[in-house]
Amino acid sequence: MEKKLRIRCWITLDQEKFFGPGRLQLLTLIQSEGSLSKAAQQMGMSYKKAWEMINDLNSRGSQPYVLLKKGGEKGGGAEITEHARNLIVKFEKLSEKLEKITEEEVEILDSI
Amino acid sequence: MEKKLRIRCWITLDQEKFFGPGRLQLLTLIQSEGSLSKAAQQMGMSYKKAWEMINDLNSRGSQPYVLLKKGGEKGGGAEITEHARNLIVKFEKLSEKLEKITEEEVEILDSI
DNA sequence: TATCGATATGTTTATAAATATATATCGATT
DNA sequence: AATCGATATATATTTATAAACATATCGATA
Repeated sequence: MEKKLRIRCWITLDQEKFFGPGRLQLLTLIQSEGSLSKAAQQMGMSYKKAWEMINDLNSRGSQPYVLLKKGGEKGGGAEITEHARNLIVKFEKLSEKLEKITEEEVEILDSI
Repeated sequence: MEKKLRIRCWITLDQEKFFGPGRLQLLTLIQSEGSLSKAAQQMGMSYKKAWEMINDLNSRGSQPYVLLKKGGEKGGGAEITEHARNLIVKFEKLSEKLEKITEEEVEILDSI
């Protein structure tokens, strides 16, 4: 039987989830792939779902996170903005901090 | 527009959620009410759902968390065990620690 | 032994979330 | 203007989750 302590963080806008580990990974994959569809399939997620995530980020956020291009020589493409890169760094730092705490606090599992 | 950073913790057993804020609150209410049905209605949750939570805790955990009595002078009742009280204390401490971090890290919201 | 309030559990209905299917759009390149 | 790969979006279908409803069980007490 595998016991685990899990600590997660995310950001809400008006009570609704806006940014968390899933979107972080999606942004990172868009950065390395240069394509939303490729990023989606790497995550085993439908293109539609990925597109809706990005659309939500871009439309509810104060600034765009991803620039989507349709048509052109390769049919289209996607790239993340400086604003997105900044958030990625901050969010990863926080995640690491929480990962440390998770390790420090494992003893709570003895109470299960 | 209300931005919020949220940090939450829970415990999984074999990848499945086993204990978190909801069950913590349920145990606490059982403690103060002495009744599962009253605890459930205080949380605005169906008795059935609450019973299933407690049944899950008792059957998947190493020791019982709640003792349920049926029949008797008041028709029945519920009380939590020492094991449960111990977990409540530990989990609340951890939650408070995470609450502090949430406050310390609010600046990440500026990156949204 | 009939009552009462609380536990115990099955069945059904409604709602929401995830997934799948289909099609339209775009624009540099050929 | 035809092609291609990727974005854009609607609609349908399935699956999962939750809520509602119904009923059975228990045992001290009267």
